[in-house]
Amino acid sequence: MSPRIAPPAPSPPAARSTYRHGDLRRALLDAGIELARDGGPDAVALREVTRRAGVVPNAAYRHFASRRELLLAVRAAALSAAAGAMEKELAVLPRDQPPVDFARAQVRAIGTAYLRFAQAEPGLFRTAFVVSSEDAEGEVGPARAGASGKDPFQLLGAAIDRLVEAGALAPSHRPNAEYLAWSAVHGLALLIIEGPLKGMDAQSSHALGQRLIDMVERGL
Amino acid sequence: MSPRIAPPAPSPPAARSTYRHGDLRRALLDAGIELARDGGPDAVALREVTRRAGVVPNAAYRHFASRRELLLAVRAAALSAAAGAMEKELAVLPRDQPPVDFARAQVRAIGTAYLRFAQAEPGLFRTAFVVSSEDAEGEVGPARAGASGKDPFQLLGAAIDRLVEAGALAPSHRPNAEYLAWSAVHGLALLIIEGPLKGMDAQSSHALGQRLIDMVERGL
DNA sequence: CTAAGTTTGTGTACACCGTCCACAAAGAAT
DNA sequence: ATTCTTTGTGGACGGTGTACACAAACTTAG
Repeated sequence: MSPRIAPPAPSPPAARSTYRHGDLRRALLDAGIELARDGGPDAVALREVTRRAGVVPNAAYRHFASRRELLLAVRAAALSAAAGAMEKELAVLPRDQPPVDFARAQVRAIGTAYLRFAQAEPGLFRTAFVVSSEDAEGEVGPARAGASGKDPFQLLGAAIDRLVEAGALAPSHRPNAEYLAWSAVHGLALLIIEGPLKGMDAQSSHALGQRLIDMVERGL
Repeated sequence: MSPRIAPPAPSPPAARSTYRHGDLRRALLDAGIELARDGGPDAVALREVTRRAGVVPNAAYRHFASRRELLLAVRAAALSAAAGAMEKELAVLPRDQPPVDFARAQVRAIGTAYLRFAQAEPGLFRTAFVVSSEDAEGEVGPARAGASGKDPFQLLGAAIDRLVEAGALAPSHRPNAEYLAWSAVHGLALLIIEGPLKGMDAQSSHALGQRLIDMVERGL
């Protein structure tokens, strides 16, 4: 198998003195997040995370039933990071504006944060949102949420709800609207981080992103 | 490694009598396409295709420099299949309508075909369009095109050009418009085949697809 | 405070994968 | 008929995930 990214991790993790590790699950998870950060989901190798934690491969099975479960945990962390980025972008929005404008600005902020996150952390982004294969899903717990307790998709849903409340979107158009919005923004994110738009500079991609969000706003 | 899909291929491929195979490259490619069809890009394993061709693993290296090259060839075939599906959908369009309507119908047909192809052949779809990792690209030759000589992305671009010619899209909105349209349709395709909309029945997903295309048409 | 029990890390082993190397069989060219 | 080139074979190496038996350390009962 050709190694995806990770060079063999030249840092011997300071062989621990105790037989027990202390918090191995956390250490494995952190290593997994690190691998996902620069290499995406495929780079999260069970053996590599144990190596980085200074432990024998099978030790991982005391904390994760399989590689898949480890990956789901890493994914939850990545989702949480994405949710945090969105919440941060929402928090800086000026609140002294008409409700319609405010609601629209919130939706825009979420889309913008999504695209920014994809570019700033492509590995985590892909881990969070490119479910890729198998059903994934897994636990719906708060592990994948941000400070508000909502995961990225719920944040988008709530923002679109506010769009309806503010009168900026007809209630008849509400059902499944979040899927339409998500489709557009997610597709562009992929185009930019691993598609034909890969090399695009941040400024152009931001402009294109705003155009895309315009399209969604007009067309929803 | 947990096998992705393929059970060990219970068909011994009728051990050939001749030392030479005849057309091994074709046989490997066909096996690769088959694997991609039910299992996506990750299921295209070099050893498995050689097994199916009744040949030793290393034989593949006489025809493909690496697994990656084999996968790119499979991908080209998948792109070609997608292009064919689009051309087929374009061919049945009624031509006795105003140019504006006709141009719009062409864009809609391409989007619809894209979504249909994703649902009908999710494995090939993912192989063709989920570049996933590494730069891919590879050769731009006619291997990935349909009968018209255009690959899926070129078909979309041409359709949007006709939109401008017919006056249905302001020339100032033309640049990069295909990326916006592609983003939306591609995002929805992913949502349907491997995202939260996975179980959705064909009727609902078609309706949602048409709504998405409405959105693009209005918002472009 | 010792003895039993449970948790957690270790060692060994297997099947899969991609890829490199040396070699042999068959066809093509001289 | 001899040489050259193409194409398939055999064996090996390092990578992966994972199953099983075992040992070390912490936890709890008596």
